[in-house]
Amino acid sequence: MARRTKEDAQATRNRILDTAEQVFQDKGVSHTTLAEIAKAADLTRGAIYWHFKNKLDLFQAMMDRVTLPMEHAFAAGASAFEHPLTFIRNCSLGVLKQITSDPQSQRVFEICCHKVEYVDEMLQLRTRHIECRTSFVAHIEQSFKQASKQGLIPASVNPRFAAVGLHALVDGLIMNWVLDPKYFSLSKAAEPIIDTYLNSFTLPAATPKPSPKSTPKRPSAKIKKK
Amino acid sequence: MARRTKEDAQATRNRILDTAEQVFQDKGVSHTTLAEIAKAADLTRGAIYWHFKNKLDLFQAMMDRVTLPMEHAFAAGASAFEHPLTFIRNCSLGVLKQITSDPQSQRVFEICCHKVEYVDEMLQLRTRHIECRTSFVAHIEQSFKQASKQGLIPASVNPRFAAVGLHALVDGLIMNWVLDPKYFSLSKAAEPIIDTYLNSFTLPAATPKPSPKSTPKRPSAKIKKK
DNA sequence: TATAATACATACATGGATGTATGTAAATAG
DNA sequence: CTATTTACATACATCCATGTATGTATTATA
Repeated sequence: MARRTKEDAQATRNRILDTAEQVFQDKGVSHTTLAEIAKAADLTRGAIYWHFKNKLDLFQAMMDRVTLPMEHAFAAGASAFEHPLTFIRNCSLGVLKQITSDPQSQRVFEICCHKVEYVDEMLQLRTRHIECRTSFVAHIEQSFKQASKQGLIPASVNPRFAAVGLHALVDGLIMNWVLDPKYFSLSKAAEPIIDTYLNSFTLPAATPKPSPKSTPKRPSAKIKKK
Repeated sequence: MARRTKEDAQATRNRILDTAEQVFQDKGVSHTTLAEIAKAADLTRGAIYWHFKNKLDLFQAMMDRVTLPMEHAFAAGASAFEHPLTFIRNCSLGVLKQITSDPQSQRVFEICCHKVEYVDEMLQLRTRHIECRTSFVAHIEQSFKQASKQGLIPASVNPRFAAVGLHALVDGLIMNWVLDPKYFSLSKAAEPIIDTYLNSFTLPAATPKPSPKSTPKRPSAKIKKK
C-alpha cells in the first residue's frame, strides 16, 4: 500500500500506540518485538520505524499520552488554593479516580507497574518516576505543614512521614488494583481508605508507649468534600 | 577444570544464585543472558544448565531462597495467639524489618518489584504473589474482625477495607523504598507510619459527612509492643 | 504538470541468545 | 582397581530481533 494523507498518517501513529499498549500489556515490554506490534496493527515494521526511532521511543510516546495530562492536572491543582487537608484528599482521590475510570490509564499503569523492567535505557523512566514522586510527596508534606500551622492536625504529627505514608498508600492501592482489578473494587474502597488514613491525623498522634499519657483530644478536623 | 566434591557443587549452585541476584538487579531479568551470569560467576553456561533447567528455573530458585522463609515465618506467626491489633502490627513491621535489615531480601524485592515482567512463564509468580496477598489480607481482615468483636475498634470499621488498605500501605512502602533506599529511611519511618494507620481505627471511624454526628469516643486501644 | 517529499512495505545483513550435544577429568561405587 | 556417575566446559545448530537500506506509490508543492 502507499502513502496516505497527513491525517491518515496521524491515525496510523495512534493505531501503533494503541496496539503497543495492548501488546505490551499482554507480552511485556522487553518480550514484545516490533514485528508483533506491527502485525497486530496490520502494518509492517517499516511503519513503526517511520514514526518512532525504536522501541524505547515508542514506549515513551505511549507513556506520555497518559502521564503528561496527569502531570499537568496535578500542576494545575497544586496551584489552586484550597483547604490543605481537602487538597490532600482531592489529590489522592483524583489519581485513583483517573485510573479506575479510564481504561487507557489502567492499561498503561499496569504496564509500568508489572510489565516493564527499569534498567538500561528504561532508567530514564525510573528517574522520571522518582521525580514525580518527589514532587507529589513535597506538595503533600507542605500541605500537612500548613494544616499543622492552622491547628487542623496535632503538632506532633511528622508531616514528612505523613506524606510518605500517604503516597505509599496511594501507590500501593494502584499497584495492587492493577495487579488484579477483580480482587477489590478500588472505586468503592478509595474514599473510605483514604479518609480513614487522613482521619488518623485529626486526633492525637499515635504514641503507643507502655504508659500512654492521655493527651488532650481535639475534635476531628472537618474535611470538606468537593 | 574438572569436577569437585558434592559440597563444592552446592557452593557452585549458591554462587550462581548469588551472582544471578546481582546481575538481575543490574540488568533486569529478561535482559540478562545466562552467559552473563556465568561469566560474572566465573563459570560457563554449562554449569548453569547443569544446576537449573533454564532461566525461569534459576529465577524461581533465587526467589525461593527469600520467599520460602518469609512465608514460613508468616505461617508460624499466624498460628501464634496474640492480641489481634498486636498481631497486625507485628506482621506489618516484621515484613518491613526483614527487608530493611537483610540485603539479600532487599535485592530480591527490588528485582521482583522493578526488574521483572510478569508475563508468559513469569505469570506463575504473579499467581503466587496474588495468593500471598490473599493470605495476608485474609489474616489481617480476620484480626480486624476479632478486634471489632473484642471492642478494640469501632464496629463501624470495615475490616475488609482496613486490611486492604494496610496491605497497600506496607506494599507501597516496600516498593517505594527499594526504588530508592536513600529517599527515606524505612527503618525509621516504618513504626510511626504503621502505628498512625492503626491508630486511626482506635477512634471513631472516619465519616467526614457534611453533618458529622458525634459518635461516642472510645479510649485509644493499647497496642502492646513486642 | 514535473518534482520532491512523504508514508509506508520489503529485503538484507548482523549479532546474539537459547538449547543441546559432546567432551572430560575427578569423585564415588562396587 | 575398574567402571560409572558427577560436575562441569566446549562446541554446534537454530532461530529471532534489530537496524538499515532500498523500493514504491501517492501526495503535497511550485
